[in-house]
Amino acid sequence: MKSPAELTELFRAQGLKVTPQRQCIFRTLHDNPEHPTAEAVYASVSAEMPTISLRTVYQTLNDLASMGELVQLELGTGSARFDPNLEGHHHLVCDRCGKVLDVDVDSSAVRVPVAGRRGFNIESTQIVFRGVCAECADATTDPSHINHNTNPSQRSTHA
Amino acid sequence: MKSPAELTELFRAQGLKVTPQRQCIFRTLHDNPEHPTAEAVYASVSAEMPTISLRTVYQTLNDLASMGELVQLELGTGSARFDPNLEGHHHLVCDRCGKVLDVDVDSSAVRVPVAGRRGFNIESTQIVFRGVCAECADATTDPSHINHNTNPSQRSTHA
DNA sequence: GGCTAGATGACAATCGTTGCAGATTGATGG
DNA sequence: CCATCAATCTGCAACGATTGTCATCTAGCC
Repeated sequence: MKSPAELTELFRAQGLKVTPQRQCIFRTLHDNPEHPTAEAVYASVSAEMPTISLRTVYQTLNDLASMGELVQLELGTGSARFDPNLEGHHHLVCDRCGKVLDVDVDSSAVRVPVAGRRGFNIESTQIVFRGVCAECADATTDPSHINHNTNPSQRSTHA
Repeated sequence: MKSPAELTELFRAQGLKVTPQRQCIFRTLHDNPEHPTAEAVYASVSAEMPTISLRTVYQTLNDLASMGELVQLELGTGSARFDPNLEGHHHLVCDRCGKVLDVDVDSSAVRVPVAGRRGFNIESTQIVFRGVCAECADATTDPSHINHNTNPSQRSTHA
């Protein structure tokens, strides 16, 4: 993801204003590029700006996403995650704790034969590997660490 | 997916009861194995059993999913979809109308090198191809058909 | 036919997210 | 530096999807 300074320029170039709230969000995303949820970003930013509203965080994240500076991921973990990593990559998702890790995989290996596309114009390919992360596997007998991770509320949904 | 008769046996074997409502849902799923949402199943079933509640549909779909007779998909299209197709396959998702199509792709081609797994135990691999379906592409100048498809409410989320 | 665990249906509640409205403020030109 | 105005902020209400609750009902078994 671009630096806070670059994002500032980009926003101005689009006629969008750069408020302290937004700068704080830019910095937060730049410092922990870990697939945060909107709620997680809100928590980080709140530490610095206690009066910021969750609404503003959503607004800014959506702005960034629609400018393509962020990718919104819906991984069936209950809430959307925002990925500042724009390089082609894919994800490992823990079905127990909801943790998401980036993984490099050559997705060019998967191709849909034209016959199978039925007119579809494919624009992107996303691969999700699901399973159990190391911590959750270790904790099979001691599940105390669960929910200390990135995402507590976890549906058993597969996306 | 298994036949209604087989599902009936399975449910009984698990100590679950087979009510007319459930049989109706079994039949519905068997007849239109098209990634329906819970709402869509509810609509179909309601035609035959006007008094059934949406709660019952969710309950039964969840039961089926946890028995592995159905796969719950979260594709960022607003609501969960239930896939009766248990064969290894992947999906094409239209970013405009939310339509979901099955596609055969050999996912064995994508492998995460052990070094990249960081202890993750990968249990399944899901590939989502996003783009624009034939109908939506045709309708670029005449978007009137949009929302006549499987999923009207569509977030621009990518999963 | 009667029993009982399990299911149903009506309704409220939850969660993540967005719409709204009025007060506030960044960016621009003087 | 100041005025102007559109864009933004916050707090709250509303929304859609899904699940909890609970009193009533019923499938499966004797």
